[in-house]
Amino acid sequence: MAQSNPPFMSGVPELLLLRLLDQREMYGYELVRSIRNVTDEAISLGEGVIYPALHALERNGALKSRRKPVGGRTRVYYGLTAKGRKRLARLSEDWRRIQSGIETALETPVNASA
Amino acid sequence: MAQSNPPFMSGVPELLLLRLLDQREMYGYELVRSIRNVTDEAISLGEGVIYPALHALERNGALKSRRKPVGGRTRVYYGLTAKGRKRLARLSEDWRRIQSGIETALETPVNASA
DNA sequence: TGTAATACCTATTCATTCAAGGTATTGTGA
DNA sequence: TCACAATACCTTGAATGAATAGGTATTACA
Repeated sequence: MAQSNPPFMSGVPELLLLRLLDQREMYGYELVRSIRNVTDEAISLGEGVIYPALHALERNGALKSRRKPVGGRTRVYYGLTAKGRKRLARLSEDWRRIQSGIETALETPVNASA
Repeated sequence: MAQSNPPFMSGVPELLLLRLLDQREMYGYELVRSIRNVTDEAISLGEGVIYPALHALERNGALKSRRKPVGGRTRVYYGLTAKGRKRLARLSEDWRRIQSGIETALETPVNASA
């Protein structure tokens, strides 16, 4: 069963990819492992999520890729474009808005009457 | 255009509804306004999101409803069931996990080398 | 020699958010 | 009293995009 639209995950792969690639060039397989690390194991995204996401981001101009042979194997490295940086800024802002909205809601005192 | 899967919104309507209804019974139209308030205007959900979400939650046993005539008009009030409370606990936990994962990722120092 | 790890990829599923509509009643103010 | 806003419920249709489950090929290693 393809558990789609899993709670709270929409937009997350894109945000994390852009964020990581804003720091340095990386390749897909590396990003998969990296996401587990930088989120302290809280978020784990499979290759079936990462590769399509990378392709979509490149297609719409947020990323540029270059193939780089490393030890007989070929890696595809991705880096941010100016558009990608803008997109990252926008997404970060969106995230913070939602995040603080939910935090406010969850922190509302539970029934002072009880 | 049905701007679907907007960044970071998956699961959010469900979480907010359960959270609000955990405090007191409310009806749909009231919840729409309430969500804007408790999220400090950060999140606004239309009736086209709220009503289907309420129906789905009731269908799967997280909510129970009762019709209550108020001034000639009929309101449908919703309240949490035990299952709904369990669901809320689970969703809150999920949220906190994702939230802290992303926070960790976003806070990672930007390229100490630069 | 065979299995794990690396490294890339695609097809399909499907849940759900959203915009845009619709109905009917009550309140209001001109 | 006429019209319009607000209240209160609802459904349809479209689009998205994350996840699962596959697949290929190479290198490392035991």
